[in-house]
Amino acid sequence: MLDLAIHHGEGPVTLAGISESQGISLSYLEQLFARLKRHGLVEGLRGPGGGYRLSRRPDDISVAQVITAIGEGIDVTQCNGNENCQGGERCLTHELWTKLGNEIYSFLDNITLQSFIQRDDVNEVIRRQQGKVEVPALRVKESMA
Amino acid sequence: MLDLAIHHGEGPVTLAGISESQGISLSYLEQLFARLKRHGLVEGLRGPGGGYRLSRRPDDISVAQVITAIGEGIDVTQCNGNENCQGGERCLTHELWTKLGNEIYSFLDNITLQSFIQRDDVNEVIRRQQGKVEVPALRVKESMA
DNA sequence: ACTATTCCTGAGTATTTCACTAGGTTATTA
DNA sequence: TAATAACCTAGTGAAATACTCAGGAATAGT
Repeated sequence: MLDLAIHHGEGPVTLAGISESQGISLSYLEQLFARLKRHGLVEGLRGPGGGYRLSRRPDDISVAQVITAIGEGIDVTQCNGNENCQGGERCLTHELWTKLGNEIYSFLDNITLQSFIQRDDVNEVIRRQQGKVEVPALRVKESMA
Repeated sequence: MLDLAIHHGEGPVTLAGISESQGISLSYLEQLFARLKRHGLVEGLRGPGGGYRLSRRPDDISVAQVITAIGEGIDVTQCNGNENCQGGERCLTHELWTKLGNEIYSFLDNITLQSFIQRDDVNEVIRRQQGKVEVPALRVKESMA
């Protein structure tokens, strides 16, 4: 997603390119981007010259939204929020985990792709790797693709 | 741990009792409490009338400490904080996950067992459980029955 | 001393999730 | 038509989680 954010406005980015530069298998990328597309974060363009691009501007997509799309939701509770943790009823700590989940979401929701690639430590790596490789090789945690 | 906090100052609580009231298997509880003991959060008393009790006061034990003891540390990074996430170097998102981990710890560290059992929603569940399950405060001996 | 209770320990198991592989099909462009 | 690239479905290996099982060791009451 950071890769797409960097090339935002320059035309679609192919999964094959991301796969090669980042060492993530094409098939796995396809599965991840299928979820991202399902959640409306990216759109795919088929055929030669195609690829993926962000559906919205990089400053309108938060890390929380990416995580949510890929993980199909952030949930810290055992019962997936169904409150049937303990014999059909709420367990003692249900409210705690729910609040923690909200805290985590708020934290990650305040970080957009745009703000992320503008961070000093991130930008430094991007520039360094653009100097080495023709197609910028971003090395990102897989789940953030 | 909440069970122990509730009965703090009333003598040790048996794992068998917790097992029954919380629906957690005895063997599993024994493993969990072994870790809690290893981290100095509880102490065990063997023999009849024994059980576990908190090593410190309930307002001096945070949820973060319990989680840390049981999970052997909170870590959100792939590399367990070793910064070798990607080919021996820190991955781009390393700092993000580290900060998130700190956020989570801070949140959970501000909740003590004492403050937890005083919450309204928790108290409600406690009362409901005590209504359902008989709490073996003092068991009638067979010779007296 | 005997016995019931309770903690303590190690080894094994079932289930789930994660990251990934394999092998296709469909749409678009040159 | 042929190449390209998204799209789709199923399966796999490793690892973590949440247990079970089978004992052993300390302690209190009889």
